[in-house]
Amino acid sequence: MQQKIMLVDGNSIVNRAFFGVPLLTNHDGIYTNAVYGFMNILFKMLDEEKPDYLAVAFDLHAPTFRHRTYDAYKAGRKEMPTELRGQMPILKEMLSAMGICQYAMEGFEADDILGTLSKIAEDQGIAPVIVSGDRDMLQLASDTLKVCIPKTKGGKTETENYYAADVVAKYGVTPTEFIDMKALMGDTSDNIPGVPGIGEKTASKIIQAYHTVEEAIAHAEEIKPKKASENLVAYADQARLSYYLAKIVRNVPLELNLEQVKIGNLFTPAAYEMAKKLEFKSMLSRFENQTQNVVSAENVFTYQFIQTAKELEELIQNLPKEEIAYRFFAEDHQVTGLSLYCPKKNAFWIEVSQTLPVETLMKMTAVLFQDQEYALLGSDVKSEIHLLRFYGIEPQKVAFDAAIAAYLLNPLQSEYAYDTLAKDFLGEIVPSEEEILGKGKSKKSLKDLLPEERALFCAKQAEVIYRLYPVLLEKLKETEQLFLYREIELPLIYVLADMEQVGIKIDRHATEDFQARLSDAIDSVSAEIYEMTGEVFNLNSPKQLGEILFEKMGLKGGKKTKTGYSTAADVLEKLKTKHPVIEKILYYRQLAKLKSTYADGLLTVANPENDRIYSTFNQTITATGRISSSEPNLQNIPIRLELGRELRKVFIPEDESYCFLDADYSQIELRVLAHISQDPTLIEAFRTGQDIHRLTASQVFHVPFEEVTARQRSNAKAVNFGIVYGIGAFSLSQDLGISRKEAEQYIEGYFTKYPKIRDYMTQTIEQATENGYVSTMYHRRRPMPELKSNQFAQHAFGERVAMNMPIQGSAADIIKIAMIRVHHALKEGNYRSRLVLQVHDELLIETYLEEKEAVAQILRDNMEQAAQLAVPLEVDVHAGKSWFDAK
DNA sequence: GATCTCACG
DNA sequence: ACGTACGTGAGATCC
Repeated sequence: MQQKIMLVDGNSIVNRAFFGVPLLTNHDGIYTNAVYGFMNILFKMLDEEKPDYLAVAFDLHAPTFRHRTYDAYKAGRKEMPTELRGQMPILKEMLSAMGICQYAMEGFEADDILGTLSKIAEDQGIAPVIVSGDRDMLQLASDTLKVCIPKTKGGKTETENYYAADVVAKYGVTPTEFIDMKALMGDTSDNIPGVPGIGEKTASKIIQAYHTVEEAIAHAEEIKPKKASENLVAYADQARLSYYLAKIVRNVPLELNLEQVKIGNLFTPAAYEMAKKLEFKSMLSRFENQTQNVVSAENVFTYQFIQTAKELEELIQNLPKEEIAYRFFAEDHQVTGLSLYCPKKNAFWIEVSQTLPVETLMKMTAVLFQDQEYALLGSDVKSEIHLLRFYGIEPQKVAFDAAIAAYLLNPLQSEYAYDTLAKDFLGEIVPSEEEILGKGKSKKSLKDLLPEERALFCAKQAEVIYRLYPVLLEKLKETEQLFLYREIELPLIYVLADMEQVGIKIDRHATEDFQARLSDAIDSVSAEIYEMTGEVFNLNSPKQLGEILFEKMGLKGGKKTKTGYSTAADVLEKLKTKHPVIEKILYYRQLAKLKSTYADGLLTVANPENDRIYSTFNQTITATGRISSSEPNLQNIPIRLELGRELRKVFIPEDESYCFLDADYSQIELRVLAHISQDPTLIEAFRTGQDIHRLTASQVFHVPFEEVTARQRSNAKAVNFGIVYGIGAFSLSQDLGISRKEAEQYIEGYFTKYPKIRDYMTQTIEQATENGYVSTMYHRRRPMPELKSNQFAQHAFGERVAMNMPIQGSAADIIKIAMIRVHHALKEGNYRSRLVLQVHDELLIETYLEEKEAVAQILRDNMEQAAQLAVPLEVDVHAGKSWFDAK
C-alpha cells in the first residue's frame, strides 16, 4: 500500500474556516470560529484521505522573495482581521498539542513550502495530498499529487479533488500551463499584474494554443483579438514577471523528516484539554470516541499500574529478555517508583507504597539490572547508577542512554529532558515536567498528582525512551558517531559515576584555618580601603565601587558595561599607578573570592561524617565534549596565584596509607593542532621535544632560538594560546598590551612560519560553512548556527568557535579514552587506588602507597597511548601528600 | 533572574 | 564601523 502524506495550506484553510463559520466565542470571550472550522476541515480530510503523514505550512509576516522582486506584490491586500489574528496562536498550539508538525520559513510562502514538501514526498514514492482553499495550488497537481479544495457551506464541508487530468478536464490546460495562464490574466488578490486586456477566457485560449507564455509572446502577432496581441508585445516583460510571481517554488531549503510528520495519536490529553477550553462541544464527543477507537487500535499509549509485590512478581517473570526501557523516579535520593516499557508487554508504572515497600521493589526488580540477557535502555543513567547502588544493586552496563545520544547529536541544547527529545526526534508533543508539576516555589511533587496522572506521566517516559532508541542510534550511525557513543561516552558513564561516588577529602581544620586567615586579611584591607576612600561602602558591589572610583575620586574609567562603569580586574590593573587604593581593591577581590567561593563554599558542601566532597561530573553540558563539574565545581580550584594555590593543600588523600598522583598532558591542544593541521614545523618540534613557546618566539620575532628573551617567550606563549582560540589581533593586543598593528604582525609572522595551520583554519571555516557543523578526530560534532548569521560579531564568533572546537574537542575525546583505560586497568588489577578528579588535561588519583609505582605507570602508559597522533603525547606525573604537592 | 566578576583548562 | 579570544560554574548584588 502506497504511503500518503497530507500537506495543509494553513493560512488558506484558516481563512476559509474563518469566513465560512460565524464568529463564535467561548465563555472567556475568545474567538474560536476559525480554529473550530479548521479542525472540522482537517478531520474531514483525514477521514477521507487516511494519510500516514501530516504537516501544516504557514506564511510568516516577513517579506518573501516575491516582495523583493516586485514591491507591489500582494499590495492592497487587506490585513488579517483582528478576530482571526488572535486565533492563529491558538490554532498553532492546538496543532502542537495534537503532535502535528508545522512548517514556516522566512522568505517563502506556505505555497512554496507545500510545493517543496510535496516534491520531496513524490521523489520518495509517497503520494502527496495538498489541502488548500487556493486554486493556485492546482499548478502542482500531477498523476500522483492530488490537490483538494474543501468548501465549507453551512457547516458542511465538501471537497473538490484534482489530479492533473482533472485540471485539464475542468480548465482545459495542464497544471504547469496553469502558471502560464495566470501570468497572462494576472491575479487581483495577489496583485499580480498579468497583461492588460487579457482575462481568463483569452488567457485560456492563448495557452491552449501556445502552451507557454514565451511561445505566446513569440507568436503574439498571430493572436486575436488585436488588443491582446498588441498588449502581449508591449507588456511581455510584465507577463514574464507575473509568471515568476505565480510559479510556486519547489526547492525551498528545508527537510522532510518522516518521523516528525508521521501521524501519531492526535487525540492527546493536551489536545482534549484545549478542545474543552475552547468549548468545541460537538468535537469533544468526536475526541472521546476517537480516543476510544484509537485505544482499541493499539495506537495509543496505555499502561499498567503495579502496586503490589504479587503483581510485580508476575510482571518480572513475564518480561521478555530483550530491550527494556526503564526510568527511576526518586525524591531526596529515595526511590518512589520505576517505570518500564517493552513493546510486547507495554508500559508499567511500579509505585512504592505500603503494599510495595521500596526495598521490596528494588529487590524484585534487581534482576532486570543485573541479568545480562536484558538490554537496558535509559536516560541520564549515571544518576540512576547512584540510586541502584544506594540499594546495594550493582547494575550492568546499559545499552542506551537517550540523553547522551541526544547530546552527541546536538551538544548545544541546554537540556535533554524526555519531552524535548520526544518533540525533536519523535515529533510527538508530550507534557513536560514543568507542565505536570509546575516550577519554582509552587512545584508539585509526584505525590500531589492523582495516581492515574502520575502513572501516565511516569510510564510514558519509559515508552519515549524506548522509541528514541532506534531513532537516535540511526542518527548516530548517519553522523559516524557510533564509536564515540559506544566506546567513549557510554563506558565513561561508569568512570564518572565511580569518581562521583568516591569524592575527595579535604582537611577541615586546615580549611577553617585558611578561612580565618582570609577573614582577618579581608577585615584589615577593607578598613584600609574605607580609610583611603573616606567612605564605608559595600566593596562587593561593582555599582558602589564604580561610583566611588570614577565619580567621587574622578579616576578615568572609560570602559562601561550595560549598567555602569566596569570595575573588572583588567580595567583596575591599568589604573594601578593612578591611585594606591586600586591595588588594595584588587587584593580585597582576591581574598573575597577565595573566602566565599572556596573556603566557605567547600566547608558547606563537605560531608560532616568523612570530610569528603562529592562533585557531579556532567557529561552533557559543553559544546566541545569536555566534561564539566558542579556543586561544587572542582575544576576551577585556584592555582595561578600563589595565595590561591595554597588552597590546594587542603585537598588530601583518605589517610596515611594513600597519596595523590597527578598526571597532566603537556600541551595537549597544541599537539592536537599539530596533528590535525599536519604542519611539518610544529610536528618536528614536538617530535624532537623542543620548547614550543621559545620556538614560536624565534619564528615570530625573527631571532635565533638561543637568543629568545623571557619576554619574547611569554608573548609567543600568548600567541600560541590565541591560535588555539581562533585568534583576533585586537584581543591579542589587549592581552599583551601592545598595539593592534604589532599584534597583527605577530599573527602574520606566525602563519608564515606555520603555513599549514593557516590552511587548517581557512579549511575548517569553509567546511563549517558548507556542512553547518565542525567535528573532532572522533567525529564528535558541534553545529555551527552562528555562521549563518548576517551579524558581523556573531559570524566572527562562529569562525573562532569553528577553529577552536575540533582542537579542544579532540583533546577532550583523548582524555576521555585515557580515563576509561585507567579506570579499567585499576579495576582489572584490583587496585585500591582510584580516580578522583579530571580537570580537562589532568587526572588526579588517590593512590594506595604500595601501588604508587604501578599506578604511575598505568597513568603514564594509558594517557600517552590513548591516541596515536603525528606527535607524541607527553604526560607529567607527580606524587604528593596533597593536591598542592602533587603538581 | 539578570548582571558582574572571577576561578580554572 | 563594527566588537572581539575558546570552554566552563559560582557567589554577590540588585531589580
